[in-house]
Amino acid sequence: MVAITLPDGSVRPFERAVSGADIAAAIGPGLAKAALFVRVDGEIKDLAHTVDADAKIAIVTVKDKEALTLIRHDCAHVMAEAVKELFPETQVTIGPAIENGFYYDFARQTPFTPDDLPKIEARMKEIIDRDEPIQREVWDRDKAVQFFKDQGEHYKAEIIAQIPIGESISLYCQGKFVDLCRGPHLPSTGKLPKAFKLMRLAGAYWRGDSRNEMLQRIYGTAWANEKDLAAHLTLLEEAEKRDHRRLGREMDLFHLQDIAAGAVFWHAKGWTLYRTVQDYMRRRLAKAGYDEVSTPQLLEKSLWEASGHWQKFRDGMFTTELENQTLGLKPMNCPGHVQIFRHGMRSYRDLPIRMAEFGACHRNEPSGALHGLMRVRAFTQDDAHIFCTEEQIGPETKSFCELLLSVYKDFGFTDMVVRFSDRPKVRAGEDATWDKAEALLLKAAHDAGIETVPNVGEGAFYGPKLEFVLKDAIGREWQLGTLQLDLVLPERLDATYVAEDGQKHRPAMLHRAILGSFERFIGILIEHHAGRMPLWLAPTQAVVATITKAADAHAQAVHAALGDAGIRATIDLSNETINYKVRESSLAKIPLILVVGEREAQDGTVAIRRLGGARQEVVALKDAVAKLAAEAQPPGL
RNA sequence: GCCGGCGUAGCUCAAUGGUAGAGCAUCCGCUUUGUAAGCGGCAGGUUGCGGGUUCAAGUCCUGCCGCCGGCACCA
Repeated sequence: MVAITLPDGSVRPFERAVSGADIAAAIGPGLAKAALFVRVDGEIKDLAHTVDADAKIAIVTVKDKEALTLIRHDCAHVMAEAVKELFPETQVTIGPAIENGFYYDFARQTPFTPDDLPKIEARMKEIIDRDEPIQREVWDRDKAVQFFKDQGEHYKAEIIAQIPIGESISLYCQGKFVDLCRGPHLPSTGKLPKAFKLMRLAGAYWRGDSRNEMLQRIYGTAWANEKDLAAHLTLLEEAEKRDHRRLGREMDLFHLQDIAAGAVFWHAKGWTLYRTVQDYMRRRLAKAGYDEVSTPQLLEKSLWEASGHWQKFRDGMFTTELENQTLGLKPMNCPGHVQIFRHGMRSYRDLPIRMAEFGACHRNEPSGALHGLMRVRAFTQDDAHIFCTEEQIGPETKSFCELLLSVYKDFGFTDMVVRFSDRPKVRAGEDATWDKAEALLLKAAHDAGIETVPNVGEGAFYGPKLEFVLKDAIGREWQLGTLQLDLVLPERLDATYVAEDGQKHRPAMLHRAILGSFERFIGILIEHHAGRMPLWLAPTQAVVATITKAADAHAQAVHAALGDAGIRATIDLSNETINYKVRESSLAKIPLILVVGEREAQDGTVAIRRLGGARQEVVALKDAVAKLAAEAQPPGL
């Protein structure tokens, strides 16, 4: 006798042990058909799983959120089956569900080509139509290893060999395809929705290690139904339209060129945007008690050796030789800042010292890592280092967090996740120091009203980190700001201050950035706003467009008045229709179009048309300028 | 760096191994226009760079460079 408790609280008795499928069938034929998995006391199992004791049961259908991940996993298996049918010489390895879909890594001599994807997709649909039962079997370890070896599946055999002794080895069979897998899986391939699409091919290292051989990965996206799939594909198109590389070209902001891979050519408009962001940051930092400094680009190797960068990041540094010396182009600003701190005696009365620099740094990023503005070799950080006493770590962290939140808000970002990265395996410093540092940082973040998610073992070797991850308008995540507590570098570079006791002490150092790099931040800004910048950031804030030549003089007066009020405006007196001019400036994503025709010239007014809006507002020139100048003011001024 | 794909006019894209084209933009005319493309015309190219195969290479082979998608990396 087995008592099954259903989600509504009702209890159904069964004579003997039952499977999830039996339970679904007992409830009703509709559910029996829709059933994909069964949840037994919170744990999701195959529908065929036998329940032989009293339990809380829920039948999982495609409507359940958890089902989607499992469906994606099944989709990976069906893909693997299709690949094995089409290309029998291929070895299978692993194929998990991931965000929005799945992938499967294959090993084979000849790589797949993009033409293979539609073929594989078609075969997958055949496999679904065949409705092959998917059956779980538990095998003896040695038998399983031998089986996969006999099949020529050496990767699978290797995976089994590494499963801890005592854990059961489960295999899933569908058609002729047998795969090692923990499961759970659908009862049959026919249950898999056909709402999937194979997206791309990629290389991927076996076990994620670049010393290993490279496998062929196929990525796919999979959803509960066609509608969700279509929505996802639309979202991808949307993301493509927002791509900062595309918008950067269309809006004439910047370009990248072979002759300087990984470095940005900022055009006038892009540089205006850059300077607007930088000027804003400069004001915010000054207000928050930071002192701006500037340190050299090229510094002797001995400094990088002392700081530890030479040992750890030498490959990532650009160097040059000069009269028997090796100089390194700075990859970071901190060692330079410590030199300023060390220059002369520091008293505890001077602390905290908040030293800021818009430091231009160079890092020799691997060629494959470069990506538009997001990953470059030459960039400028909104970097600062706070030298302080241990007691000041808490308050300094708190005020930094507050500054950061306020800055993000001004740029239109409100959705944020903060990761707390604690001690890594390889680290410097005593455990007691780490205990203290981690506790201080965590408490200070919480005092600033910030919730953190743990990011275990991901801290810097010298101290724990807060990482600020923003979500943009279409839900993508970007890591921007960081705060790192460092008790190591002051030691290595011998920074000291004289404390109340007259003795020399080591300051603590907080490495911190809000935007990260200007290049990357501007890339994110462009994508977040889809190029339609808030008025204060728009490189060109307004265009004055005439309808006829008769309005030229008035248009020039309007343009001049806007310029005097500090508004970045251009004027379009060209021999084109107003339709054309509106279209052009709209495509250029200029926030304001001031239309001037004979009527406006006569009345001394302007017609204000906002980007994307259909309505216009006719206002006296003087009022328009005052109103727009106020609107265009950067925040916090 | 590794795997795969790609590189043709400013942009988007054509061109069986056989004379490199189109649309948009630029420029020049005409049109003087009322809220997302008025009309016409001129011009625009060492097909990323270097080798090779061939009577003939944008196309095939090869070496670089760069870009794209991943992987690895990201102080």
